[in-house]
Amino acid sequence: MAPPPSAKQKREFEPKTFLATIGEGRKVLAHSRKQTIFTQGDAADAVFYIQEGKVSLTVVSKIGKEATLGILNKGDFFGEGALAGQALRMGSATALTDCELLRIDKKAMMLALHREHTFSDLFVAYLLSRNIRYEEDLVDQLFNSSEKRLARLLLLLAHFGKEGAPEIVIPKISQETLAEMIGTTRSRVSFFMNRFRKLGFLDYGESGLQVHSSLLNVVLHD
Amino acid sequence: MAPPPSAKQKREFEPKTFLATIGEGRKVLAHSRKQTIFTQGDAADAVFYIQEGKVSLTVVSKIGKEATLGILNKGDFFGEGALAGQALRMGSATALTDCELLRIDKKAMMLALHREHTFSDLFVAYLLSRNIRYEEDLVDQLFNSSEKRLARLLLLLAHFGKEGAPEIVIPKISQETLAEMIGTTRSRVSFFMNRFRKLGFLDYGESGLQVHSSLLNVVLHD
DNA sequence: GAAAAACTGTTCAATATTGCTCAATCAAAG
DNA sequence: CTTTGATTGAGCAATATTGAACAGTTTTTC
Repeated sequence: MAPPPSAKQKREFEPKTFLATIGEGRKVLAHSRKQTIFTQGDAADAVFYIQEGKVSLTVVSKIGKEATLGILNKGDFFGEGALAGQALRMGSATALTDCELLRIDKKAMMLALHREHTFSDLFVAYLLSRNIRYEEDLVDQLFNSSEKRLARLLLLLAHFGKEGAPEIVIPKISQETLAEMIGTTRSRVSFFMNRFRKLGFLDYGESGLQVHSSLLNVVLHD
Repeated sequence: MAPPPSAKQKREFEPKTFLATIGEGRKVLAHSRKQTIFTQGDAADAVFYIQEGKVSLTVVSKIGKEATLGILNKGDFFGEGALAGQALRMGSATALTDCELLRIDKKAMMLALHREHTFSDLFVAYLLSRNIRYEEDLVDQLFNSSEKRLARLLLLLAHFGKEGAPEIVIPKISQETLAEMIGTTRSRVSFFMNRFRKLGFLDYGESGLQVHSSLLNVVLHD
């Protein structure tokens, strides 16, 4: 699932500052919806930064099952495995919307991290928030039933907590993808979604999925 | 589950170098087995570094279920959430063996990270490896059945891949804990363990659990 | 070394989940 | 506007998992 860095951290990731920080070795890329950025197994020699748009990270297992690890937004990095010495991409990255990415060569990134304090601080903050997010996801998996996981995911996708009013969930997201993100089957997702709908936690408005705050009860209860 | 940084990274985390890097604000602590280092809900104002011993990180859910997020070893950090602005501990840390920890005040850590290149590089490397580990754990949860997750966990605990010969798994680890780490019930663990044993993937030697490389088949096979 | 506490192997019935299949919609592309 | 492919709601049988119990062991603790 996508780690949305806290509002505070996000504000500090000013693309301008960021761009200034990196010297050469960077390149701005435009990707259109559905385009693949890298594929599991590719050589990993760069890190990416999302200036605009959404990107999804997926992995496919030996038996062909697919899992979605997260949906990343503006201000997120991805592909950092490369920095840790992973020679190959462990998953695939796909543009979920048209987007504008910054591609930073591994070498340039390492240099920048070593040289520029502020940039390094920024990156450490990002890694920490990412860590927290993964930890939460793991806890979610260890504790909760697939029904609760779905509820939590929907709330996260709806950027819950930002505004008071019910928000629109990402306009297009298939039940299949939702299932991949929480580690269950599509039929289960369909089943729960309808249950949520009948209970009034959810609406299938034409503009997309509307998540009501009452869905929180599913996550919080017990 | 515990992220064992790659051998390479671990070598670079020389406690000596490390200690020199941090100025004031650090303290060496001795904890004896079973002692609790911090508890879920405590104020989070420091980061810890394990100089010697093993530490387990756990979380308890609202309904009292317990999950074990990982078992950390010499050279690992924990409690880094504090650096990302978490005011409270999201989980508890307990000494699994007698251990020697370094407690670093949040402020001192931030300063050191900002000032000392090499230390910052080290920490970034650590965070990256930790990230990779969490990602793998998440993938494991999303893809695999509890049986495979158990097999993987046992192999990880046995430090598989380091030596050729079958290794001894951590001498004392209860099925209860194993269950908490993979998100299933103790009876399930007991059931699988015996199955593994009958199939010859495992031995209950007196010195502890012996994991055979053949256990890999469980993880790898389809 | 006795008593208490923790751990294990096994049950078993009640649920939950998977893996299909099929028909009905919906959406995009000609 | 019609065809094609993707998506969804349902249902169902085969498994898998939970949760709780119990007796037998081992380990701690005093």
